[in-house]
Amino acid sequence: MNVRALETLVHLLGHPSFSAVAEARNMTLSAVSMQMKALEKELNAELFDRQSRPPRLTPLGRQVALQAQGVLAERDDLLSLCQSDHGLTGQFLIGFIQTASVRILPHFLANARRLAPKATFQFAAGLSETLSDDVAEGRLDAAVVTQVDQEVAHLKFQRLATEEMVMALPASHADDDLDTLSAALPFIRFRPTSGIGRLISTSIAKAKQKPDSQLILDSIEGTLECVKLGLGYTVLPAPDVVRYADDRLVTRSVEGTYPGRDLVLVTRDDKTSGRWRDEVFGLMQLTP
Amino acid sequence: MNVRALETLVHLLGHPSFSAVAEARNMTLSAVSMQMKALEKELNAELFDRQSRPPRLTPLGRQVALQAQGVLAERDDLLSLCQSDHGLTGQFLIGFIQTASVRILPHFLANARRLAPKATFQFAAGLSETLSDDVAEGRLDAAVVTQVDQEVAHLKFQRLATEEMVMALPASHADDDLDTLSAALPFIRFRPTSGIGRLISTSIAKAKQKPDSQLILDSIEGTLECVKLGLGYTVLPAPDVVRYADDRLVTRSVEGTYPGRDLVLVTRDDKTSGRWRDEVFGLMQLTP
DNA sequence: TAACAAATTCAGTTTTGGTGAACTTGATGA
DNA sequence: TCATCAAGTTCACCAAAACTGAATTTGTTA
Repeated sequence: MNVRALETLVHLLGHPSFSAVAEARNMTLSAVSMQMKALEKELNAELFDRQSRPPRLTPLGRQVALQAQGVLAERDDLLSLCQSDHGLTGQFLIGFIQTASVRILPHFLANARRLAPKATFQFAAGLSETLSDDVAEGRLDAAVVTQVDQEVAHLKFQRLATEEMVMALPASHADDDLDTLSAALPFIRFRPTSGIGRLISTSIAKAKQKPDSQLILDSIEGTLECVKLGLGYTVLPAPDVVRYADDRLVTRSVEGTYPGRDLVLVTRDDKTSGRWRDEVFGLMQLTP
Repeated sequence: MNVRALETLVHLLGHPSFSAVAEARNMTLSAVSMQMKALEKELNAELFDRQSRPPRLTPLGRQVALQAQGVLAERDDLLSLCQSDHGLTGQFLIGFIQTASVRILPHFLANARRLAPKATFQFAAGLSETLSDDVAEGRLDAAVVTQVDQEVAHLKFQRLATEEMVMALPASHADDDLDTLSAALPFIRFRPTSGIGRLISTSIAKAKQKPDSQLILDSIEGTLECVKLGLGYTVLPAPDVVRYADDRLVTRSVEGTYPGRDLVLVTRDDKTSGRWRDEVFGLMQLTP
């Protein structure tokens, strides 16, 4: 299907004769005639009544011309996608870990609607490692994760926000010092296969604490529920603790002992990502 | 803009590599590569990240591919227009005289919706002569008019319906015979430039009546309003009289004196019209 | 019916799109 | 890190398509 022939056909809706269209389009009359003939043959349809001179569009030809306008309109939309005049353009596949999908995604959507109206987005949820892998292997363009390692080949990390870590313990043990607490209750660890879990376990190693007993759970809400029931204590990012907090639970600062948790934007470190990385990073800011 | 290149691009949304697409589309790998390269050049856009192997769609490339699907969908719609499987296809420009737009057009629309869903229509209103000219000169495909002349070059007439003519006179003159009536009141003629008007005037000539005085009006409703006010009497198609009748007006049969008025479908008498004429004629029937 | 304007046909030329071989380049694994 | 491999790119070349201009045909108009 030749788009130039469709353009010619559409012109015939507005011009009275093949020759008029030929002039308007800077072609010879014979080229117009041949284009239309080829189109009729390809479609196996009579688009013109050739018993009259100039040839007249048949009702079918008219409808085909109308539909051709639709094709050309879509084509023009396609072309205008590539006129990089209004900021970010493209379909971006972006992953968010749970926390980020609450803290960052809403802002991102609002910013994008305003500042990147021609871009579209598709979001994925997952754990930090999975999402980083997805970015590294091209299944995602970018992801917001917790810092995985200081350097990963061909990936670039940009810090978006830091979440303070905080200890959550049962209200009944609010006055215990750390030794008493760890003697009385097990430490509940968030599942170490996720980014946040691994961070905590290395921190504990650094602090040289050896809790006598440990529980390992794989959900933040579940972990805090155990704390509320007096089954143990834990350390989690402050926003997560606050979200699920009630009066059966108290918090205690662990500043100095535990580093904050960084939310970072991961992208591939290649030339093409460079074209949009900073713009996407900007849209992730709470106040861009 | 090459449609085949767009098809290739769309295939790349579902296949992992150029070579996979090449195989799926029965082309060589180098052809795929060159198509994509040409497309990037034409759009002046980076659709692929060529630093990775296989080349990966960029976010922009992905969006362009999505938009390309839109182009192809419109293209497919165009192709399907020409698969003449579901009856009448095309955009038809059809004229109706006033009476016909009331008596025939509603049925036509209902029939067309049911029997010719792929056809579209655009309607024009006018007088019989104008509409016939429009058909003859290709501005309309067909028209429903009153019989203009028995034969007009290159036009074909098909009778759709006959409207009986009837005399309308003021109720106050209900018992007058024709001589008394014509002595007492002027004959009111519908404007002779329209088909119906001319028909009446020739009939009068044939009947060798010479009304002493005449009024000439150009609207049916206006003509009947004058009759209702006792200003004269007239002869009009029965359906029109019935539509505007009230108790100030009585009717009298003129069968034998005036021939009925035929509503006919006018089309050009050429080969292409022949393809759809009978179908359109069928849709005009009250019970097709 | 002649004359004209416009569409079609046709031979020749340019442009485009494609192939296959040779070459280059990321990715993979020892 | 290096060798190997699979996959993409480039290039020379060929075939098909699209266009031009001249010759021809054909409705339309005077």
